[in-house]
Amino acid sequence: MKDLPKIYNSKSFEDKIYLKWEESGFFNPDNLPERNKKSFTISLPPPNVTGQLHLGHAAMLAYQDTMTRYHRLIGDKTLWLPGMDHAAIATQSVVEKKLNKKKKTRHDLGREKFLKEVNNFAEDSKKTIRNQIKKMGSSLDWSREHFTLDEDLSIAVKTVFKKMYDDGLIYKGDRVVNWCPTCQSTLADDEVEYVEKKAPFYYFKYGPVIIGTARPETKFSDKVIIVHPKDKRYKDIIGKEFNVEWIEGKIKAKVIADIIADMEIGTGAMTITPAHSMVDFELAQKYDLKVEKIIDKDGKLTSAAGSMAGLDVEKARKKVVEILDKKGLVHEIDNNYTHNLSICYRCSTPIEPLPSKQWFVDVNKKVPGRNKSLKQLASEVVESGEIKMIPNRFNKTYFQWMDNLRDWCISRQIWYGHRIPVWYKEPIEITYFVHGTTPDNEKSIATGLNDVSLSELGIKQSKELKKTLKDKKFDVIITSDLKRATESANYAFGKDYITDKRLREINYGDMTGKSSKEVYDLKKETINEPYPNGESHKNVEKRMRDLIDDISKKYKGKKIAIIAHQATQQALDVILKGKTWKQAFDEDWRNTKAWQPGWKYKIETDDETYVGLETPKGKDWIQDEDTLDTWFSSSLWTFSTLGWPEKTNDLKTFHPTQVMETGYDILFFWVARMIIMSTYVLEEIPFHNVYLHGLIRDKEGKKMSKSLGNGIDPLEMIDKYGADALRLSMIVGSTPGNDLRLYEEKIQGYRNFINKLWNISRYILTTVKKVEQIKKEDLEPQTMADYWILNQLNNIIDNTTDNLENFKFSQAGEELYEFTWNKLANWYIEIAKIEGNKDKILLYILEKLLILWHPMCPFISEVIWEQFNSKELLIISNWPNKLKLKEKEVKEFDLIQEIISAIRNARAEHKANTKKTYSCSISTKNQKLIEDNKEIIEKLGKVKITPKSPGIKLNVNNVDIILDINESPEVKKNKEKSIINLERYIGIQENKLKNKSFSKNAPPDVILKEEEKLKQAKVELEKLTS
RNA sequence: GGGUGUAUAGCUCAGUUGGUUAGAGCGCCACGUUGACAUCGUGGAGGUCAGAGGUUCAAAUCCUCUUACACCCACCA
Repeated sequence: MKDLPKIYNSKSFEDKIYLKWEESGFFNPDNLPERNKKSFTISLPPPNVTGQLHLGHAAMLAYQDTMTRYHRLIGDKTLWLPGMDHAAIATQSVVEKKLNKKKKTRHDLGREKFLKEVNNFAEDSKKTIRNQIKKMGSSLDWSREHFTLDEDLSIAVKTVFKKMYDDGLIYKGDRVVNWCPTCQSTLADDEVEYVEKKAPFYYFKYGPVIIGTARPETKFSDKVIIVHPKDKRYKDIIGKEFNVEWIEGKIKAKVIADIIADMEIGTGAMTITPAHSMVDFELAQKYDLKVEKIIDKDGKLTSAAGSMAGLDVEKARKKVVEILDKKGLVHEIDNNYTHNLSICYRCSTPIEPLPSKQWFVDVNKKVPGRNKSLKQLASEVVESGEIKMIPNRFNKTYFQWMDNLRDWCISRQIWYGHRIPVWYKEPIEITYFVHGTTPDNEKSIATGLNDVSLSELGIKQSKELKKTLKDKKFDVIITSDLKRATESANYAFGKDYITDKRLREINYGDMTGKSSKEVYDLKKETINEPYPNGESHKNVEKRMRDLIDDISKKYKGKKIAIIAHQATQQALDVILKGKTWKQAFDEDWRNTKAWQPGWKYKIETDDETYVGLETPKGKDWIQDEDTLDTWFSSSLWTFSTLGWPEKTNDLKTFHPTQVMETGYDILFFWVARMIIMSTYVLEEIPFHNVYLHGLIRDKEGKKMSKSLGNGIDPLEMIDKYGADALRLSMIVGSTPGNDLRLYEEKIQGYRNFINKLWNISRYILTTVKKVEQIKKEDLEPQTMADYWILNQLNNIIDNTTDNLENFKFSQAGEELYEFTWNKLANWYIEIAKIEGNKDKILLYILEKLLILWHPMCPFISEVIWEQFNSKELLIISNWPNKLKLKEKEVKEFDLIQEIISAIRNARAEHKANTKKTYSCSISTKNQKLIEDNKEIIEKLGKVKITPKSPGIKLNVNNVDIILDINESPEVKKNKEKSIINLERYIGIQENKLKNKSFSKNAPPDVILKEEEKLKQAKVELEKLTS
């Protein structure tokens, strides 16, 4: 006799049991007893290290653990591999938010310190999550745990990047990104929020058409009109060029026909602004148009905006409209237009779409040697059925997405993540000095090519320059070959300089020697046209470009000093800083009265890049500042965690994995990318099956979230009801791909079941003479009920196996639940109390039942299992097999149950006294059957069987029952109702069977079945009416 | 605009390839229960399977359309 508490207290067992499992080492497949050669692997979708476990995680853990435990029980070499994801953007922004509270930004800390901070946070978060995962009972092999930012995964990431780069599948290109001028950072699409805002919508006259826009300030360099090729209104102007009066005077505009133009919207004609709209950018690439930035990173207008350069967006908009209005080009202003404004999720600043350099994975280019693109490779494996999606309908979604897939932008302007393994030669730094003062300068005469020496003042200035430059070192010093430059260089830097003719001052031609004022007045006119018999500023720009080209080839990563003249310095402003000549004149250093600021210029040397695993040798290399998209590293998850690129045993044994179980919401983000990467890198699929679960919602069907306050905390639920109950509440009643509503009462319900299971076990274990494991040879079933229940056990073994093999977890749970509570507890145990002497069968069933339940309810099953004092743990016991039984006895017992139910039913309906035992007669062809089960019927039906009894007549399956109770008037009504129903049904059946096309077309077994149904109904009707 | 799903009892959901007089759990109602379990037992009521058409001998199930809701993608000059 055992002594067990009445109520199962999950809290007092779960942690201990988990520890026992962990200590056994059986979560690690290397320690499992060898039974099958077959392996079974699931890679845990790594939770983000941003914080806490939520119900979605809990559900995913429940499904995966169910599969894992089942496969361990059937003897597979089973691995469930845990890990976590660094979730770059999400994690970084959590830490940044914390910093913001202290009024700091990441830039205040610097890259290194900030990363330290993030890493600390991630480590803490990992610990929390790990514990939470364990609370769910997850049988994960912790010895193989990985983090997407681990050193070995980093090697995998870099190796793949290099492979793709070498295969020409990764390239650097321009793309319009979401830029927040306040945060000074790009935003991912999901970081952009939308607000509806009323803003004026303008219609302008633009040459032959009228265009609409909400953003006039971006329209400076629009030179292309797009209309729909089928638009009759514009048929005549397609392909033509027009001189259009526009913001800064006349420009030439070309008309192009493209179906992208929507005839319905506005006037059906539009101009395009390549640099500030994603769509326009693509159009620009299609038609090879110039991409000119109008707005800079600070949200101000660039030099391309001419006179409005430097203004911020809002002001510029007003001004542009003003100008156009003055020119009579405003057609209409719609002040009631609601604009869908995109803003930054952090600071709510309107987002500026800006072009910038990003890294891309080319999904359409053929992979060398395979003659197929990444896209094609990834589509094929699903098309062929090599990868199976559950539910199947996601195939469609997958193909649709794949077909429309564009190149994958993999670079992110954040710090936390895998740094892009690309190195550039350091940029060339130019510090520019103008030569010291000459006598000409003092007289304010234009010197030009006249080769004059420095004045006293000039010499002094140069010597002073030397002092201020004491600490600075330059690799190369280049000067103009005119004396005033070389002399300055000599004083300031010594003799080690190179001269270059291209650095000479502009040739003023006939204006040489004239007063500076006269020359100044001519300046703007000499941008494109030369001074009389002299040179144009464009020409200076040309020779300077030439020089810069040479420098950038020769002096990569060097620091260079240039000593030359005024016009050449302005040319550098134009070439390297993107100024217009006009701006360069306006911002002349002479106007500021500053002497020798030492202008700084940078020449980027992108063309020389190195891609590899480590920093290349040599001093001048610097690594790309950007990091990789999180999904780049997680797309390698199934194999990078198994040791790839090494050809490890693990990789051979456990890859491809069997199942990828995850939410349908990340089918694209993650699942699709894993397929792309695995088929490309390993030339094999990452997994055979994709099981997609739905989202967990609250009772009203709303998404659970902290802000709504409708979230259920899984830990709290485990604390209150136990992990097993929580698991069941998410397994039963959920189907793949469909959302699941969860609420506390539901979990409570399954807690009740767990307690029921506990009490079934308690009853069996405390009433049997000896608790032991029973071999099937020793079973000795005797009565009909014994055969029946063992047969039911056979069925449930079959069905559970089938259900789990086919991912029908809900079904498995439901059927087992029914077997346990109804068949076993409510019928068989009650019968066992009557018939007695069933120790062996009860113990046998209990043992098998625990194994069957174990995948879904690991804790309680293991706790009860301990009572058997078995040498081995339940987690590695053997999945049960069916028994061989005599079929004959089994079916007849159903009839006994029906008789009992009919009696119970009649008692309840007629409101008979439940305490009283009534007399009852039962007559059937097989009277022996009744005799054999007399006691069961009497006790469970609370009747006394006599040969002849008065009372009401009942009938089940040709068995006549007369029960000695008084008929209640309500039942008469029910009876009438039943008669009407039956008559109607009989009518339907008869018509069906008479119908010739039915007998012609329906399969014979169906016809037989229908005939049988009709017969039954007729018999029943007869009993009711007699 | 393109796509995908969902709609079945008061609630939450099952319902394989068409062959049901349409199921479960919870809730509700009635009756009961001093020993495995009140976290229990027995029984019951409750449904035009969203609507309309069609295919078929036969439709909750297949097709078309409509309605409502949810989600994904694209776009918003």
